[in-house]
Amino acid sequence: MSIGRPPSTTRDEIEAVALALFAERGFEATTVEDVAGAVGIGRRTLFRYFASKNDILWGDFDWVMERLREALAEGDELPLMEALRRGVVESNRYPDGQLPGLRTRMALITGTPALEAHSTLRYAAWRSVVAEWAGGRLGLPTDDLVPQTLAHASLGAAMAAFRRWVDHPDEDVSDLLDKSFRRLATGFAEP
Amino acid sequence: MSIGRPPSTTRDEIEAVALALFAERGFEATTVEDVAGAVGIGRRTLFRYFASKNDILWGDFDWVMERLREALAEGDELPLMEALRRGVVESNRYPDGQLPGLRTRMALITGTPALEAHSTLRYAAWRSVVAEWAGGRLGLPTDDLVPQTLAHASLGAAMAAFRRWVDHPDEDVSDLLDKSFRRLATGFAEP
DNA sequence: GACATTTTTGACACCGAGTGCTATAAGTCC
DNA sequence: GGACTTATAGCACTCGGTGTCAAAAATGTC
Repeated sequence: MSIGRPPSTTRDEIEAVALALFAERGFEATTVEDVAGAVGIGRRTLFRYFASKNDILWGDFDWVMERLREALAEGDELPLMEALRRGVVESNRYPDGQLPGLRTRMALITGTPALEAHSTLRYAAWRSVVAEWAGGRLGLPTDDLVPQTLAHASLGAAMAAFRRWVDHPDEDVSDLLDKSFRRLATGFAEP
Repeated sequence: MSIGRPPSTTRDEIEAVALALFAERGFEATTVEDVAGAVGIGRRTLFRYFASKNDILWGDFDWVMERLREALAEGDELPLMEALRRGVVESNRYPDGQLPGLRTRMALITGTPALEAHSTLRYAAWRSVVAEWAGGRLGLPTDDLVPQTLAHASLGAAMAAFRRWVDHPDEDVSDLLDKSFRRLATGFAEP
């Protein structure tokens, strides 16, 4: 196949092993060396697959954003806030099989201060997808206050929904997201 | 006065020295030892005044929240979103003399990934003030989706305004906050 | 099969943030 | 002066993260 020494593992494998350890012992109580040892690689090698311990939990976030971008583009004919709501809801639909893993991940993120803090950096990219889309639709520059506020507020709405979902497993993510964005669209008046 | 060895410095002094160093050399390039040395105390001692390097920049945040709580309570007779907007705007009014310092601080926070991430943790408390107030007004539990979404979205609106202010020094903070929250109240329709 | 080339690996040394522990400094009170 | 109280600073340690470099493991060529 390709030239050179073949990689001895994959991002996915490390992620899976790490997720299991984190869920079992806790994020802080698990050292990077523990994870590397469990995967069977050196600590230094793990840091070539992931930029930081925090980043291990954020698998393929680029893909999520690409999905969001496409989902937003589909609502071209709809009013702004309706397109936004549908875009966010649709881009966050997952097959039932993936939900438990997603929940574990989100529970770790929302329950670990270091991860919660780190998530801000990842979400910055998400916000800029929304801001660019909104700017385009409104004929405003991306850095204008309106698209920026909308992007920040949207992220807030999505986070509130996800957090609620983590704490209330019986409720439905898509439904929570939908409700959250409906409120946003009415300016928090009764719907 | 009080019994025991007197403290050799104060939080305010450390904060002032640190802010100057951070602004001059950058946050990452300044070590805790640099700050401690400049203040004339040991590294270990600095960590008794502040829980972490990140926390040095967040002086008296409890006071900000208390102010927000009071400002929100004052809008009892107003409609929800108007009370919210006024509360946030009023609790963020500063005398002109304090604005440059505030801007330096906000510029460091929004421009340094580690600080930006850390701010999330501080803002969680701010959000819960809003969520509790909103829950009370709406007759809903604090952890209900509506107050939570409102709190997250409010924080988003405030952050968008502050960030805009940092990048555009000529604009007025109060005015930006006001505009931001007006958009939120109309569900992002034309005002 | 020996050899050059390419890529990944992992060991080592190092830095900075943060913590537990402890002896000591610097006050007050009697 | 001595008992007591509180703050300080030094030390050793853990952990996350990085730079460097020799060795490992594959491919292709003669």
